[in-house]
Amino acid sequence: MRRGAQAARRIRHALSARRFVLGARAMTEKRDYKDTVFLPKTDFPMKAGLPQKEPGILARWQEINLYEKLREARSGREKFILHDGPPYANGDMHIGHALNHVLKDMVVRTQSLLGKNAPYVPGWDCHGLPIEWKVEEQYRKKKKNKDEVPAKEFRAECRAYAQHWVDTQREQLKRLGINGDWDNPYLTMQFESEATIVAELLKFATSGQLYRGAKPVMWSPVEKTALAEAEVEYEDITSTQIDVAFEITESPIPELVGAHAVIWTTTPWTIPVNQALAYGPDVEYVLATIEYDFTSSMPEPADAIAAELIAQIKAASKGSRAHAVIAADLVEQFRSRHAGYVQSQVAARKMPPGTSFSITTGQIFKGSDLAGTVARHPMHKLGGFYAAPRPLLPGDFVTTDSGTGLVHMAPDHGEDDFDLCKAHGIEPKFVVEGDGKYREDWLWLGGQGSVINPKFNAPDGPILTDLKEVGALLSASTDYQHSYPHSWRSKAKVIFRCTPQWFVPMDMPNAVEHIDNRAEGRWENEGGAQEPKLTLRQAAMQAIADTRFVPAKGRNRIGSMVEGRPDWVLSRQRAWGVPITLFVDRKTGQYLNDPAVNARIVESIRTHGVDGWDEEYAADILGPDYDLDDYERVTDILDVWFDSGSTHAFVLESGRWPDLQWPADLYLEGSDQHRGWFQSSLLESCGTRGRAPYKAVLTHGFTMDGKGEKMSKSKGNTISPLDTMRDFGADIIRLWALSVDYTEDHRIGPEILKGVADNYRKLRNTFRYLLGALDGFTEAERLPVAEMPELERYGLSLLGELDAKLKVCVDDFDFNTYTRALSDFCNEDLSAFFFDIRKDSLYCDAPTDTGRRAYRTVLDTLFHALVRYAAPVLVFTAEEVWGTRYPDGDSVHLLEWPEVPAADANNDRWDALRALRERVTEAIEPFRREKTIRSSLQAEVEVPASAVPEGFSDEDLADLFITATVTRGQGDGVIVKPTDMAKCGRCWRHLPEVEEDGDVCDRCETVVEGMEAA
RNA sequence: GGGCCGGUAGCUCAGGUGGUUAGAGCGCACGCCUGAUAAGCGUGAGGUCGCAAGUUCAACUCUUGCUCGGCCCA
Repeated sequence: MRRGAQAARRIRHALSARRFVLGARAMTEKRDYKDTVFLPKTDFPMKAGLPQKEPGILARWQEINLYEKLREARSGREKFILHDGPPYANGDMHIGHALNHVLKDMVVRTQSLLGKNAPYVPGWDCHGLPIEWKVEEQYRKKKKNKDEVPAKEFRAECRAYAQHWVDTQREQLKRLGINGDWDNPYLTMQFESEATIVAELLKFATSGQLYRGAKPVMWSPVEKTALAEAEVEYEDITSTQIDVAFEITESPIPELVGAHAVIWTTTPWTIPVNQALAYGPDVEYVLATIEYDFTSSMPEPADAIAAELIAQIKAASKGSRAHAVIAADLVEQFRSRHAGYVQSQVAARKMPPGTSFSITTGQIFKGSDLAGTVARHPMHKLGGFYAAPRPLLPGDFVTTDSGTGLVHMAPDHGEDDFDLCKAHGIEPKFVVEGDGKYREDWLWLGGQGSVINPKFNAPDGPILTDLKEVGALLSASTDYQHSYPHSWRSKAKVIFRCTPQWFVPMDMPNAVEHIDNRAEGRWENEGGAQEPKLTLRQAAMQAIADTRFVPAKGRNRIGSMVEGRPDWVLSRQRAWGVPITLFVDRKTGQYLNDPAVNARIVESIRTHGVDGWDEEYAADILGPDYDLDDYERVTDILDVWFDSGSTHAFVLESGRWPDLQWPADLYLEGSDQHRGWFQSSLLESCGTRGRAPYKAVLTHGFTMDGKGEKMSKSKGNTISPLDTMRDFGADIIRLWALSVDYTEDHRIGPEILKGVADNYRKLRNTFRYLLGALDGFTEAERLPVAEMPELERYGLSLLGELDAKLKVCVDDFDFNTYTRALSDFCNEDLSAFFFDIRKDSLYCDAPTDTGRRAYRTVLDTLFHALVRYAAPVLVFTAEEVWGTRYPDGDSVHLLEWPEVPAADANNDRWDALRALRERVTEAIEPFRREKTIRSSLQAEVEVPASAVPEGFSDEDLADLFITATVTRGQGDGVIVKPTDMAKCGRCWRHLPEVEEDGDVCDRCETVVEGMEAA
């Protein structure tokens, strides 16, 4: 494969006159041939200076309107729709946003590179509590009271606040190089969006998939409002703890009748709302006997009369025993609490001095044996609510960590309580009002409270006084320390309190028919076999089965969540959000379901935004057929998850972005969205359309610090993408995001970024070399593949392999393999092998030499392929590379996936050759160590003939190994010796025809002559 | 506390259904080159495969427990 002139070169020329002159000159001053060597030439700088350069490139994209240009270029093509999940419009972009958007951008750009029309419409989530908070915070600074601000005005300020962060984040994401429809994003607070969200809600209403129920929520009696989990902080407090006896009236275990179930609680105020007791089915319980002795400290009788008296007292106290049911493991704890209580009663002179008691344990039984047991409330004598039986119910949440192993249930005031009671048909009673007082009409303690007042719950407070009086109080002490939720704002204690809420039922068989995600049109094909209507849960589970999950474990995750989730609570008692636009009939409690009214509702929202549901419009919306006085206008707003769950409707389906279509090909978010957006979108869409709004779901893990730990401001281990862009450039963050395994949690830190930067430099230098080596390349120089030396064809074949690999990576969204394959190719196949070997040809062969032309043709092919492969990753650098070669050309990002010419090469043969090459470099190494050989060009090498793949000549091998000569021997080893041949002054090869005084070889002589003639 | 996920060289990652001395690239060290030069080439040193038991002739690969970390929930 070496040039045909090879052999001829080995024949020494007779000295030409010219050669004589050269030689003579060399005798005195060696000629420097550097200016006759074709070194790479380019303006493309080695140092990137990305932070300075990127903004300019960004400005150019804006100027040429790259996004629109790309839409035009791909119009009519097959579509790929990535639907953007809306980040919350609050705060600066953080590293999680950066990763997420880089992944999205990579997907969109690679799909576009494949020729598809892949639009990207970014969006923001704009309603909700955190924004309300911030606006309230601003109020507080200005000493303004939120309650005095008209709702409309308050919402306007929330809107302005959200818009500010939308604008901020938009600029930050643009800076990251994310290509999208930035001038026309979707916002959940756009009137169009709000109208569609309401329309979607009304679809649920129309199909009957809404009901009003109750649920315990965190409630602040001080602020008289429900709180979200995030508005609550936990603080250590000391509470009253009490043990209360509930007398058992019925039980399958006869011994238990008449005994007392003992419960323990730290919220005495919930006892008046008690409706049941809970036991742990697997907990071991014991029937204990508590026996009192009031006489132990009685004085010795002084006379017969005293003796008689004492005998009477003893007789009277004989029956002072009680039977109690307690978890076996907790008897001792109970004993000590009770002892403390008895002591305090004695001290208070409520019990005789010296009163003592003993507890003996009797029959042991399992919790599950308690099924069917019924107790009664200590205040049962009050009748009414208190006369009803209190069943013992099995609760998995019951533990023996503390208390008595029996838990009193107030469904109004605890989630476990609520769920367990609901499962047994026991409904909350709404006894505690918003201000923390019991209802006026309540039988026991009506109108009293507030329930969070420690005095109210104290041993001498009204509740415990009454319990004591009926003999139900077994202990009370004000010494229980625990952490308890407080309002973040008022710092006051909060309570769990049931309030009416709107729900979407998961298990009502009323959802629309399920549509298979994978095979649209299946219905027609299967001959009209109508499947039964499914529940929302069933439809969602089927949709999950129909969806592609990347990575596959996502299916499990969301599946188990949907399988077990409770009904969807839609309502929030808040101001900044989309209203639940229902009119409820005051008589029947049913919400109005009139298409004409619904249409007017949607229209009002479209015109006025969320203000369109305000009271002032109600009568007009309701219209002449109804009397507003007959209806309650619901004032709750929607869970923001319903907003984002509806984005598919107002973004993909609305027609506002003609390039989009429903359903999306892909949703791509962090793994926390299994509970969030993936699920809300799934439920919303299954409830209204019978299938998921996506065909595939891709999830990524979270970004940790360099040690694998969560980032937090307090730990000071956060990495800001804004800082990183400023210091390193957006391309570095992008390369980082696409180098890590996003399917798991992954890391970022100074060391990792340094590694990424190293990797970047290698890619950049590869492009720099290509640009330099291709200096002056024209179409005329191009050589057909068939005429190329085998090494060039092998190079193309390697490129073909890379190409195929990258395509698989794109299909699999496997970007870490993508960037690695790209880097490895540049390092191993190009820099250390192909480029190194062909350095001689590029530098020293004549420009017209076919071998050099072949090489440069391949370099050109490599350039066009690599710049495209790199473009979705290093969006700025690829543009810089492209612009350097084609200053007047269009953007690199308009290009499509490269055509890689088919090149046949027997790669097994080449693998063997490269293995032998490694053995050769290894064998030369000792000589380099002892400085006998410096450059490998000084080595004469003998290799085992058997190790040489067929078809390579000795000259080929010398070229490939970059040595002076290669010969074959019969031995097993590689033998190296320094060459005696002189070094060509131009190409530095050691060749037999070169004179000792350092003149040039025949090839170089011809080339130089050619140059000087020109 | 519960559900799910993960822990392979300094870094980023490979290691079908268990089978010889656990791999790659980068980084690092050393050397070469000084005509890709804050670049290029070569060689080399780095790992108790989170820990501990167990199953097996054999475990990074299977089981259990623990530990560390993460997400979601309580």
